[in-house]
Amino acid sequence: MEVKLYNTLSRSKETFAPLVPNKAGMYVCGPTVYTYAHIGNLRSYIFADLLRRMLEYNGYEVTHVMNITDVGHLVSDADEGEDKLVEGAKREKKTPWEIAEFYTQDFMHSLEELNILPPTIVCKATDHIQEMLDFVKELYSRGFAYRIEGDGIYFDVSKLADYGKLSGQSLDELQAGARIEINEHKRHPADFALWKDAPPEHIMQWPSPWGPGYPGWHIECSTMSMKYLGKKIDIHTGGIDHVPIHHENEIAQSEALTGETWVNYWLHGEFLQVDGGKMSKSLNNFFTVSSLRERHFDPIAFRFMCLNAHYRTPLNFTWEGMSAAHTALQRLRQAYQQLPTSPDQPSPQLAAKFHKAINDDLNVPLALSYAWEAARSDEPGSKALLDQFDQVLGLNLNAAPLQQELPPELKALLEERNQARANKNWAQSDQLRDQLTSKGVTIKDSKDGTHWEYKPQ
RNA sequence: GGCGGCAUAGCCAAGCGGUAAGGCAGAGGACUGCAAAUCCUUUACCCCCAGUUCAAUUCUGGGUGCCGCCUCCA
Repeated sequence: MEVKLYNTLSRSKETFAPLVPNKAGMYVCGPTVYTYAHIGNLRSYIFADLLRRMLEYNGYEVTHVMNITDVGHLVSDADEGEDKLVEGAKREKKTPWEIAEFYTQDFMHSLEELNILPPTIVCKATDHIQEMLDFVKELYSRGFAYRIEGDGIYFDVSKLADYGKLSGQSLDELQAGARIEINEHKRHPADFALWKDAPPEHIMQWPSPWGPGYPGWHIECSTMSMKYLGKKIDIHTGGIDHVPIHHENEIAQSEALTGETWVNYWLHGEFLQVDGGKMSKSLNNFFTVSSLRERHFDPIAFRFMCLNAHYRTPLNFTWEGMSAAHTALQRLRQAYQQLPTSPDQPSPQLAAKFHKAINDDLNVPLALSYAWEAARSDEPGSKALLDQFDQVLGLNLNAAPLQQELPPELKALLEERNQARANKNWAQSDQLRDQLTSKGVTIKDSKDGTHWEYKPQ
């Protein structure tokens, strides 16, 4: 079945045609590891994970490459200012290397908690300095870049006729809309740094033909993508915010180097909003996987929430919505787990609908509705069908529900209530149940005894 | 100022020319000592105005509102 993907480059859905039959290479723009990854960042990686799983569901052998940016992100505009890693290091009184390592681990752990499959290759910018330098030297020697003394090597965007093709902005428009010029030495405001000179006190620096320095932000993606996936790649993903600057610049330098189209399909995920606006530390709405855990949510419930919306529409995060997702996930899992295991073949009709939905530019919300249909179906092969669906959804449908220990005092209350019930003292038993409910314990009496669910407030 | 996105039931959200998937919440019923859980049933004329069409939530034009990017950001 054909796979359709919305390509930012053409602003339309296109049928996916891989460079090599049955194989797909995808490069996922990874995080800059100077602070904790928040759930907005994570939405993007859930999207990339769904893409990868969908391709594998279609039988493609996927090479999934993700970078870790552990150097080179600059703080202020015009490629001036301090490296974010350096800034983080100063803040926490650690070396940039320690900062990067710490947050990389945290990030990888978050991916795991969200059931995001580990990329085939995870590559760090600092491990590819030589390759980046080679890349820059090549562009420089061929006249696509120029040096600003005492500053660095800049890419000359005017050397490319189609700069701006991804975001739909021409150089003229960029020029017209440019804010006050900071760096007067640049030939065009859109010119960007490939390599920066490092002042002596700069901790992360490497020798280069132009003296000690460090790489610009965009160069790592082009370099590592070409190293691991070749000069042309199938798919490149990232957040919608990367379209205008980062990806535009990646295209510029890459296509300048190879002289041909670099990426066939550009896919971008929309933002996660919080209470209708942007997530930021100052608004105190900066949430991480740990924040979810603190509120006793299964991180997969956040994944569920993301699956419920298409990756190209903004999704509004609220705790109310999180709660709804949590409830829905528990119910779906329970329904799945209560289905009988059967040797029968799954319903081909439903399987086909599901397949069609995910292949249609990842219409996962629709696919999810078919999962509900299967979960509530009497068809004999429904459980097997859901197993199949879960390869893409990644909701761990067979996960055991979180059984938490009941604190001793609540356990005692529960015992007391069971006594009261045995004595048919309904008034007392109901009163005890109210107490337990108010403490977050949900009581379920059944023929084979009393069950409970505990969710601390 | 430039570029882009979004507007569908109380909430989240698919669909995108032929009269609206799914989830959460709510209502009714079954079950229960009563509940909870579960199961069944049930809840929308799709921001406004104009146009195209036999037919528009779905296309075109114009509004209004919200969000994002143009400085690092998923």
